[in-house]
Amino acid sequence: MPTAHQGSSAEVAALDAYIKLMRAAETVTSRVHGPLLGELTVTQFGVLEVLHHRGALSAGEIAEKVLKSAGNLTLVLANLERDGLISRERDRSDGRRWIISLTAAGRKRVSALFPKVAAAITAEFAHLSRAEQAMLGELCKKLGRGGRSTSEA
Amino acid sequence: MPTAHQGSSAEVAALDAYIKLMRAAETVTSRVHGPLLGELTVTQFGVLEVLHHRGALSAGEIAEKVLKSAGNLTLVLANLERDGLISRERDRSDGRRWIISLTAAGRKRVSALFPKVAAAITAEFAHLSRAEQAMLGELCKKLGRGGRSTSEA
DNA sequence: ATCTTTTCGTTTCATGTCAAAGTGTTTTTT
DNA sequence: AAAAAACACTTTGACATGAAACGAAAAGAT
Repeated sequence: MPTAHQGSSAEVAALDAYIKLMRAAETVTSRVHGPLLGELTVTQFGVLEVLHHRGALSAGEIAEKVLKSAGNLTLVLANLERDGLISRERDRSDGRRWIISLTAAGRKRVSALFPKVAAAITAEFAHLSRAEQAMLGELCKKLGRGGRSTSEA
Repeated sequence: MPTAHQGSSAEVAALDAYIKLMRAAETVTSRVHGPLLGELTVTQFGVLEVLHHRGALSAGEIAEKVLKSAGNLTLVLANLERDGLISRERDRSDGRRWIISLTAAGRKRVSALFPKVAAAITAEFAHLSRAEQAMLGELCKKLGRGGRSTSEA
């Protein structure tokens, strides 16, 4: 029998919460993936969604919003452009920047898909009461803001 | 101004909880990644960890535990084998199966790394009280088990 | 003005990821 | 036992992912 690391009780509690958090995130993600199948990847949808929600952004701003590396975004944007869903334009005031915006096709695609994805997420979270959802959100937020300054609300 | 999808309040609540869950999971994952950097990928560590914890398993069993596809596992196991951390052996009672076990080097590696990863996770979850960690775990568990039978404890 | 540093994005490299099709093995049918 | 179905894993193809090195543009230093 393999001997496990002898953890403190604080460690055991944290690891237990950790794996449950990870599994929940992965399970929900995989279910949400359903409506997108054959249409877009999850990341592609995320990029279109953020553009739809906030309007044109630079590549770096998008990377920050969707929590992906810059190098990664380059490829995702290239694929979206190839498929005619976004367009790029050099920022005239800063020649290093690309301004990314949705094309008409991109807007149409994200508009059609968003309700389906939202419905899938809502169905997933229907296992929790409204109060539980709020509590979960609160705990996740508190968890995530480690190392941040207190300037955020 | 882009017009957002007009969601019901249940939808808004669910989406809000959803993005907080995802961001928390991603943030924690990226911080946990630190101790592994240059040593192993997160998935590789996950595979070694499950083998360390439960002993030798078939490829399919590992895939199930770490929530990855079979095709994916093939590659991850190949890389781990190349690095001398695991060994494969045909199951004599079922010629389709591979039995995967840790090598001495694999055991050593995971033993050295596990405490560091556990400490990183513990530090991350220290932002929450013990009761909050338990609550978060409970909510995640409840969220994840949608569509499951009630046979599980 | 020139040099240096910083910043934005791209490229490269190694790995991970899934879906779908394929290969060989075992089990089930008939 | 031969055929069919189910199963465990592999292969392939397209895409995602991060780190690190790189190129170009902007900002700062002198």
